[in-house]
Amino acid sequence: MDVYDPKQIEAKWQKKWIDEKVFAANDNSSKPKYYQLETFPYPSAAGLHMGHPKGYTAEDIHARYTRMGGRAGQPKEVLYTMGWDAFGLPTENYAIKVGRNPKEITKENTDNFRRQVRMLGFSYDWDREVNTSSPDYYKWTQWLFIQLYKKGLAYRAKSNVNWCPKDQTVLANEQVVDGKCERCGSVIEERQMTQWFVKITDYAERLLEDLKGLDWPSSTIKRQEDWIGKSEGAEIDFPLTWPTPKMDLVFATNNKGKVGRMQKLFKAAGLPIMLKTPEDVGVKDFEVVEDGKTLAENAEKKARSLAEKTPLPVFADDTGFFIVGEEIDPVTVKRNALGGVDEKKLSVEEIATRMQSYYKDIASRHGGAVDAEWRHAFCFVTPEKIAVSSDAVRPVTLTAESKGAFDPTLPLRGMYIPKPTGKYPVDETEEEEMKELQPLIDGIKRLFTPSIKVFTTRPDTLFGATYLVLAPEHPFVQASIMRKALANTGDVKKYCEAASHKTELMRKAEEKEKTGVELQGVRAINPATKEEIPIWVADYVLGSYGTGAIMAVPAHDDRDFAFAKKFELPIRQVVMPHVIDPENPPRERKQNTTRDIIHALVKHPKENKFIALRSKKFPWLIPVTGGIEAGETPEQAALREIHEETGFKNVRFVKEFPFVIFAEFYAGHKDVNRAVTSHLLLFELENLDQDPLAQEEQELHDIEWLDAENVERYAPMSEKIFVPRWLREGDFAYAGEGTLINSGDFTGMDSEDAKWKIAELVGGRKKTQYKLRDWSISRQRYWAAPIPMIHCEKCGIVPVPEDQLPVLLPDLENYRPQGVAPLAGSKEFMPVKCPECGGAAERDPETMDTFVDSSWYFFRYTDPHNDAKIFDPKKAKHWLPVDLYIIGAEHTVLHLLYARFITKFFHDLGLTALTEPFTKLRHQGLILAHDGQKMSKSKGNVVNPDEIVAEFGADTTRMYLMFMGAFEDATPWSPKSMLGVERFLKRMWSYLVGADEGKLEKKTLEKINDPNKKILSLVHKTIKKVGEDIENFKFNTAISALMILLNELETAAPLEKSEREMIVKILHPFAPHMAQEIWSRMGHEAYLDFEAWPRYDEKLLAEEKVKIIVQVNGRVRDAIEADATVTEDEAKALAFASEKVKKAIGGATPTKIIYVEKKLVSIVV
RNA sequence: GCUGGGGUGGCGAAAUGGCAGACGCACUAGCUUUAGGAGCUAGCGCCGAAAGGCAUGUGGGUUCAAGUCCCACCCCCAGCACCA
Repeated sequence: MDVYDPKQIEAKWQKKWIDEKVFAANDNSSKPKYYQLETFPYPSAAGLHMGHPKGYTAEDIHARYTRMGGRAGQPKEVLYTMGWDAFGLPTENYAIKVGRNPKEITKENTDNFRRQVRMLGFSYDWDREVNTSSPDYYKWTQWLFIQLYKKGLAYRAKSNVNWCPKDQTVLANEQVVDGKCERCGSVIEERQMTQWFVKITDYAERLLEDLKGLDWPSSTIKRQEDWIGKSEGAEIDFPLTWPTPKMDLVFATNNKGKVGRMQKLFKAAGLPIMLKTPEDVGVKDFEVVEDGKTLAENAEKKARSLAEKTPLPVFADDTGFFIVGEEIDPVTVKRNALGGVDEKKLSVEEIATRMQSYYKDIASRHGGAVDAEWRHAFCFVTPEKIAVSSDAVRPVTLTAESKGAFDPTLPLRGMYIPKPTGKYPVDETEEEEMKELQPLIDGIKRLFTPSIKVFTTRPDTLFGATYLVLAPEHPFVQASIMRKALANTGDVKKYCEAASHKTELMRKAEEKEKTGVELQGVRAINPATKEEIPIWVADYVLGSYGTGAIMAVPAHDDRDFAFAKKFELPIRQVVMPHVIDPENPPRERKQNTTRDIIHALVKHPKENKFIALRSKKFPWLIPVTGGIEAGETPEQAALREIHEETGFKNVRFVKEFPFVIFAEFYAGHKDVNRAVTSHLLLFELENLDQDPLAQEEQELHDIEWLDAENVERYAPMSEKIFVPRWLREGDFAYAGEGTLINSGDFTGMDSEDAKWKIAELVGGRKKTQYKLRDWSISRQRYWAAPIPMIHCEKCGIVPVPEDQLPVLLPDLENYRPQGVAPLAGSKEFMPVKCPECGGAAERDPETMDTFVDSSWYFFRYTDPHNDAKIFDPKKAKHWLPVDLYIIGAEHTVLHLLYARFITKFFHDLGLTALTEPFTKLRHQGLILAHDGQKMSKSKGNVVNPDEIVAEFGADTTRMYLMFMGAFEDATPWSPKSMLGVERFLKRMWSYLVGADEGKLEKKTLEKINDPNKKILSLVHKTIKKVGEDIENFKFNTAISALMILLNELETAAPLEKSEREMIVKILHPFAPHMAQEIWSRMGHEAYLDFEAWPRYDEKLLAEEKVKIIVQVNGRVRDAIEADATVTEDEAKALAFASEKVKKAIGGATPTKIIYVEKKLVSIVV
């Protein structure tokens, strides 16, 4: 018999699998499809790390098991693939360091990764390999971007980025550690840059909602939910003590009609604003060249431009026209209408006629009507240069009946001014216009009229709002500084500037110590209590969330509580925790009584102990307790009770618990139900001097001392719940629900019930907020897909026509980051003709976040070679959704969120009916170094898969990876433990090959001690167990079941060949090379992957004998063997017959006997 | 701080509320041997000579019975981090 030689057999089968395309997935198979996906790796220079093969082995086991049909007996056509997420920064940085081209390095790395995964024998369909850095892949990544842009989901905006001054580049958040550059250690600055964003926030609700029903780890679903961060609450206005200023405003337009109409609208909105034209303020020939990027940018540009020339605030608008459902944007509309003729050469009438016929043409092609969107953008700039802008969208319909004129005064977005016979943009009613303007008017109101809008999820606590806090970026704060409107403008300005210099990461790194400054000279009015309350600015309130302003309810919010304590702001409780004593709940038909009471914790003068009164009649321990009498303060009542009940004379009041508690219970000593409002006070004895106690007190209870650690032994519920924490941590806020107090008409209501009623009372509006922000995708680096956009002086931003994709990433001499994207310096790359006007234009030099590449790769696997489409919807429909996705836990938020988003976007494009791409998701646990630490190059504790496979072979490596622990848990690598798995495989080989050749090794034959041993039952049990365990990802126990089986096989009579074949089959997913080799030696030509998974025989699973455990008083005393047919009475009789049991019972009479079928007899005496 | 997941022999780990430590590593003793990280046999949580007792982070509780369920706390890992 040959010895087990993994090197030889593994190489042999790996070659056959690949050469014969054994695992090619057939698009037209009659078998049911099964799509397995695993994270395609980032091919780093370091090569595969051990974490990859752990997840991949699990997938491979599952894939092979699924091809064989598994326990269900249904063989499936498995799509199982490999590819490379090959763009990215590490390769680029490495290339810079060694002075080579990232493309070459990527080629080397992917070749190395491919060799490594092949050496482990994974059953991939290699014909479907993809590579995100290859032009035939990123062509479609760019196409995807253009579709996002066309749907209005990709836009440019200014945002704050992490800037490393030394490396001259923007860094991702992950590359910033403690506010410093991960590579060079420089302190990171925050810079504002204009960047591309993808509007993932439009999909927030769907991304949240569709998580329901996915077979994903619950923690992953939770983290997605948290990341999206939906909160439902209310927006509430807090009026200010400042009057609305009357003011004049310049409207940046020469169109007098427009000015008049706008004036009417402001009036209707109740703004005391007088509109002026540029002429009115002495600005003649006001004109702005409209080369802005978006309507909002244009409007802002106009407003700012005029603002330079007048001391008055300036208002500007801009309009544009977008056809929905046509592959054109406003610029294209005009270009097509003009048919390539230079606009300047045509008369206004001619342009109007052409535009008109173009619209008619579109309209007729759509059956006489075109749905379109009318977009307005508005901007308002104060003399202090504060800008408020807004976009508004309204659907309109064009019909073939259009007539009208072209307005040449708006050269870029020149509008066709129709004489309405159909439904046209200018058919706008005042009401519609008001609606569109509302966000802007709100903005202006926020700036100039006296109220602050806050967002809160707890309107029920409104009566407890004792101050407001605004973020430093809040427009009201900024406006107040600019107008020097505060008594302490200087301080506020200083505070805000300091805050703005901290990057977000620096704020995170800082201590949680609250800072802030009061805005002196203005106060807000709590709309519920009508009280004037102070307004503070503090950076614990974020400008980017909600309205940038909060109502602070210190009694019921930890952060507000900490702030109020620090700055000595008033704290008012409005919610009482409502506790019902579960051991002593109110009883029916007993009298209900209410009382205001005190509980006094009285501390020993020297030790950390408290007085406890032990009742002589009832089994309880209570602190000093009593009612508050009329005219008494809680403190007075407590002092009186302490003296009455304990006699101690020298008592010092320390403090009162920050909130009162509402408790309900049955008061046994009075036989009534009590509902008490309980005040908790802390006292300390100066000394132990005592007056004699009254006789009646002495009869009621004894005085004991209770250690501080044991205060939860006090009987009242309020003490059990709150006092231990109070003594440990000091005062805290109560953030839970309860019964309202100090809340006007709402006092006594349940806080949850009162929530919306209180919001309604003060005119609050329901509002849903999300934490999710738009996806920033611009990168100022080289090794990634270029953003397929063109910047034209004349036409603005124009997408690259789809037939010109891909925009190839050029080879550069120098791709070192220099503060701007490296491509910006390329004389070959940058210049391009504008696809709109044919004039000179420039490409966008920035590249896309590599998360865009990986957000859609699982679609491409279904149709990887399509060069006409991103994928064939029919093929995607056949294979998707992904039935099983194994992915590292580090990807639980971003990649999954983006992939889900893009899937929904494809759905909206009509490319797929799918709304969720990944049906079942699992994470592999980390592999740690042998010391339990994370593996890392710097620690020098990395295990190299090449070395392991060279030493032990692929099958042993795979088996060990699966055996080392639970699949989803992190487990340390243990080189010695591999030996156990290796021994197992060697023994398995000797047993199966030896038996097959009819010459089991002598030693094995010698071991056979019982030729009649019933081994077949175990074979079948193992088949069942292994199948179940694979399905449940319990690979470790599946392997241990195989080990148990082998242990027994080696001491049993030899099996029949058909029985041994079953063992080869269930071994196959784990050790496919060895199993296939043995299979072939057994005389089979076929691949095991397409053999049926063995079926177990139910009849053989049944045991003949059962072991019954006998317990006496909960202790195991004996284990008796019985026939599997044993009845309850027989089992009990056997139990009582046992000598050990007799001894344990010792003649006592059993009071209770519990029988668990065929398992246990439990006797209680 | 919040949210998850954990804490079981010397180690990796098993265990639908029903014999805690399956399986494997390491270790001990013995056998065998072509002397090696080989193979085989037996042992292997702790205390105890044994009977027996004690053991699943700590302390309480529910139960005939708790690693498993409930309450409080401690520690470790991961993620999030002032989101109103």
